[in-house]
Formats: sequence, structure tokens, C-alpha cells
Amino acid sequence: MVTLEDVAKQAGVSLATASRVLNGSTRQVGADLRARVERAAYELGYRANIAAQTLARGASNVIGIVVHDLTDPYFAALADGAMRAAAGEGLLVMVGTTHRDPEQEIAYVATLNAQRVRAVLLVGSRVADPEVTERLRAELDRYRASGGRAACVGQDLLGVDTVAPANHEGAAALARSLAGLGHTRFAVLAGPPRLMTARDRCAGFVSALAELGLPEPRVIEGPFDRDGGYRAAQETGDATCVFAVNDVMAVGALAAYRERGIRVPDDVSVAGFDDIATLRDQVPALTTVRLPLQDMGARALELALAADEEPTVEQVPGEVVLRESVRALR
Amino acid sequence: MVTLEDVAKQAGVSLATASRVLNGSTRQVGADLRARVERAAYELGYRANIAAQTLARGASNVIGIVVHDLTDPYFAALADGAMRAAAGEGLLVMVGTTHRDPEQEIAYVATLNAQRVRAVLLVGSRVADPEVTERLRAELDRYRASGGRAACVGQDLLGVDTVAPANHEGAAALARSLAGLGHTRFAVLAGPPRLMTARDRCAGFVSALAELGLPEPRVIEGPFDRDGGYRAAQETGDATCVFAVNDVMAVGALAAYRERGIRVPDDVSVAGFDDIATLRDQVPALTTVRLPLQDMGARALELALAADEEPTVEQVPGEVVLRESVRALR
DNA sequence: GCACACTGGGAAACCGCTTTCCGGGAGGTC
DNA sequence: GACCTCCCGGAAAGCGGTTTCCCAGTGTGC
Repeated sequence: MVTLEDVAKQAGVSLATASRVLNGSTRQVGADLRARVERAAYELGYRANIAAQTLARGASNVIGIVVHDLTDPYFAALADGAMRAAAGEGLLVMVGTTHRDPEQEIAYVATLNAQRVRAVLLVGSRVADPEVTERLRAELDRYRASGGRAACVGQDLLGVDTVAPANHEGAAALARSLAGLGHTRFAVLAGPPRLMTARDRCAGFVSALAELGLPEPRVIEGPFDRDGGYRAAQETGDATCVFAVNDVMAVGALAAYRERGIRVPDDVSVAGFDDIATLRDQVPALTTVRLPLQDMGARALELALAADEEPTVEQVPGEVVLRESVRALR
Repeated sequence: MVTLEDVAKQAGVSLATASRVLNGSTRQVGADLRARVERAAYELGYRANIAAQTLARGASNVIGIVVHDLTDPYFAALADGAMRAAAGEGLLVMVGTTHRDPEQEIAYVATLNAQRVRAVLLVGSRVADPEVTERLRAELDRYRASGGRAACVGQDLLGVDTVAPANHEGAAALARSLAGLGHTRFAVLAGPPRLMTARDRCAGFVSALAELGLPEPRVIEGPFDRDGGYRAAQETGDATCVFAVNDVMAVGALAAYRERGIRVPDDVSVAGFDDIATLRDQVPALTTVRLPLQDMGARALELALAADEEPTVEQVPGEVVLRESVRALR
């Protein structure tokens, strides 16, 4: 391993000078010495030891992103946005996936704290479990107490900067649009009730229907993924319009209907939430609520890095996108 | 910031003892002292400083994964597989995305080298540019010279452990299957020729057709993504069967045909490559060559970590999966 | 011509942890 | 009871950088 000392020796200068030349400093170094150091570093193939730098500087140049599942395009888009923003700041990214286990999320915060990362981004829905939330919050507080910054994409439950998609309001707007097409008998593929995102979207949809004086929809719980949507779609009964709380579930529902010979949108209308890019070529094209996922990820990083004292909560509106998977009832 | 010294002081023991208790050691510590240290650490909320540990131990517990694009489900699946394997080994993961810029890939290797990560995984196609490959290889050699381990998913061009999908052979097998259905006029949506993966798949397909004595397919180059497939599909002429070198492009092609009222598979058959999970609900279901992406990612990590001297190259076969997007010509 | 910044170089302290090395006490053997 | 191990606790030397502090040399202003 080539160290700074090797470089300094080869260049015939002190450690201090070599450090100033190679790894940035406010202090100037004379042109000749600077050149000698650079040459030596190049010849030896010197690479600064970041662990040592981090230790000496007391600050690292990496951030941590914790997501539920990287193979879910929702998280991939969010993570990608955050990573682009990070790259723009010259930061490296450590990614952790919890596979939807809240304990893992807590463990990652502890680990990232140990890594002394500059910021931690918690991406994805909180769970409706006060005890778990409290423990996560405690771990996060401990991290922030030692100078770490944090932000979250999801619900504002942790006392940190938050990018909060308007799940409730978006779902409500979608409900109004669908009701405007003449639908009255709805079903909701609601996902798991302990997931706040699922719960908020479901609640927003249900309450909008109530305000319109429409009958209560049938609410079918299940997993938050494609197969969850597939299974839940078996139980939508005589609903003319089905709202899946995310696009991936909606795709599962489409598959279920297709297999059973139920035509979408002729026999039943289907809507999702998120507007996942990879799913835009689905047939029939999915009606959904668009969320600017990449921007949200990038924004979360900005918030985390900004030196504000008060935690900011940024509401992100969703935009209803009507496509072929729903039809108007005459 | 709570340091080990604070803990030791509070527990009334030496730094060495505290270290042995908290951060693992071959040496034993008496039960009472051990308890005192653990209590102090808990009360103070101590978190080991990993940068310091890394420096002192001379070895870190993080690995680096470099992918082209996380929002592409192909890379997401590969990365996920590698990350699961890493988690199983207690390793943390740093992810870098190059956004398909080979220079970025080189830069990441340098950065990860500076981080002294335990292993680097280069995931994704090499490019057919000897000069770039040479520079990447040099950077990689420098990293390995200082004790780093590396592996690659893609082509065996770097002199490191490699998981190599059988692109040529898989595409050839697909060609034979499709020819077996009676097709004779083919087109290939070939992607960018500088991408080895695209090139190999295209070549495998073309050469298999030649061996069968069939006419040369029309080869249409373009970007490796959905829009590339969409655009290339405009030029497939009178081909009865179109092979897109990856699933994402095939989906773009399906969209293009749909818009133009060309029915798949009635008017034209379409096949892809990879068998991306998120795309399995596509209509019509995509004929493709299945690659065990998650396993490949995991395997790459294993190879990198294994203490072998000779670089291993592991060929991964693809399995032709015939689905509704192709039909037999009677 | 002299006090006075100002500049750029080097010595050394320090960041927080691991690990070697040393030493004292307990237990075993003859 | 003398001698030898073995076990466990602590002092201190690193790990590879950054940065403070000191110092010599050079211009400046009057």
C-alpha cells in the first residue's frame, strides 16, 4: 500500500506539504514542490486512504440511503434521484435494503451512524407501529445528536426533514376523477394496513367517496406487491372500478383479470398510484397518480444536507393521469 | 461524539479492555468488567467509529458495486442479488451508477480503491473500446495490487473473476427456437454496437441463422433502452420475427407496433432477452431468454470474496422461454 | 535601515480505534 | 514451596492522514 509518507519521501518534502498538495488545503504550496509531489504521487500510484481522511477530518463524504426494496421500481427511481443529487455534490452513496423489515431499518441507521456518514435518507413508507417508530426515532436522534443529518421520504413521523407525497390528497383526487366518470361501486386493493403509505392512500380514496355521498368501497387488504394485487383482485366482486394503492399491485390486478377473462376497462376499470416509468407500456395503459419520484429523491438529499435547524416538511402533490385502464360509465 | 475512551473512563477500565469487549477480539474479558463496559456503552450511546476501525484494522467491511443504471430492472436485479449476498456476509454496500459512461466506471474504481473497500463488483456490459478497457483494467490492477478483490458481471475482459452470461449462445438458442417455428425473415434490434452484450447477443443470433441456412436478418442499431427499441421497431420492414437484444427494448418495440396497429404475434413475432420480472405481465407475454439475474449478482460477490489466485470465469446459461409474443408460422 | 506583516515549509499533536507487549496473580505440577 | 503456565488487565505503539504551531525568508512602508 502506498501511503502519503511514501509520496512525501520520494518527493523529498514533509508529510504536511504532500498532504496540502494532494488532498486539498487552504494553504499554498510553491510550484516546484507541488510539481514534485504530484509526480511522485503519480509514479507511485498513490490513492489517499479515505478512512484515514475521514478520521482526521472528522467528516466523511458518503451518505446513506435506506430503501425497502431496490428491485421495486418505485424505490429504484427514488434512489436514483437521490444518487444523482449526491454525485452532484461529490458524495458517495451507501445503499441499504431492508426488504421491508423495520428492524433492519433501525439497524441500518445504527450502522450508518457508526460509519459517520454525512446524511441518512430513509426512503419509503413508515409503518403504523408506535413502538418501532419510537425506536427508529431514538436511533435517528442519537445519530443526529452526533452531528449527522437525516431526511425521509414518506411520512413526517420522525422529526426530520421530510418529503411527503400527498398520498391522501392524491388518492382523493383520483377518487373524484373516477367518480366523475360515473363509477359508484368501487373496490380498493388496500395493501397492508400497517404500511402508512398504503393506509393513507386508501383512506384518502375512501373519504373522498364518502364526501361525494357514494357507497363505501370494498376494501381488500394484502401485500404491497404485484402478487398482493393479483390475489386481492380475486375479491373485487361487482365493483366497476378498482383502485390499487400502487402501480405494481395494479399490474398484478390486470394480470388476474386477464386470466379470468374479465376485460379492462370494459368490464372493470383499474387505477394505480405512482406512475412507474417501467410500467407505462402496460396494456391497457394504467390510470394512476403521478409522483415525481426522481425529483423527490433528489429533494430529500438537498433537505438533509441543508443546514436548517427546524425540520422541513415538503408536501409533494400527485397528478391524476387518466389512461385507458378506466372507462366512463354512460 | 462519544468515543471508546469515554466508555472506558466511565466503566473505569482501560481503552484496551473496552475495545475487546465492544468490538470483538480473540481475547477474553472477565465477566464483571465486561458487564461494566457494556453498561457504560449503553448508557452513553456509544457507536464505534468505523473509519477509525477501518484504519486500525487495515480492512473495511464495505464492498462497492458499480452499475450502469439502477432504474433499469436488469441492474436492479443484479445489484439486489449482490446486496443480499453482501448482507449475508455482514458487509455494507456502496453503490455507484455510471449512467452508461465508461469514464465514470473508471472513476468509481479509483474512488472505491481510496475507500479501501473489500471488493469491487463491476456490473454490466463492457464496451468495445480497447483504450477505455485498458484504462479500466489498469485502475483495477492498481486496486488489486493493494489487496483489493474484484469481480465483474459481463464479459471476461478485465482479468478478474467474471460471471459471464451466455449471450452469444443464448441468442443462438433463441434463434433456433424461433426458426423452428417456421420463421425465416428476421430483424434484430441490435442496440449499440459498442456495447459488448448487445453485440454478442446480436452476433449469436445472426450466426445461428446462418448455420441454419436462413437469410441474413436486418440488423437495426440504436440505444439499449426502451426508446431505442421503440424507434428501431419502425424499421423492421417485412420481417415476421423480431429479436430485441433485451427485454426493455422489446417492450419498446411492442409499444411501437401497438401504436401502428401491427398485431403481435399475429403480424409480427417479438422476442427479448433477460426475462425481467417486472415485465412478465406485459401483453402479449414476452418470449425471451431467462437469465438468473439475482443469482448472478450473488455469485459475482462470492467469486470476488473467494481467495482464489486465478481469475475464475463462470459461464451462465440462458434458458429460452417461449411465450405469446411469438407464434408459429404454419 | 528597521520594524512588520506575510508567505510557504516542516515538526508534531491529534483523530479513535486495534493490537502487541508487558506484568501480576491464580492455578497446576513435582 | 519453587517453578511454570495460563489468564486477563493496561500501557503504548501504531494505522494514515490533517492541521496547528513555529520558524525562516521576503517583501513592504516609512
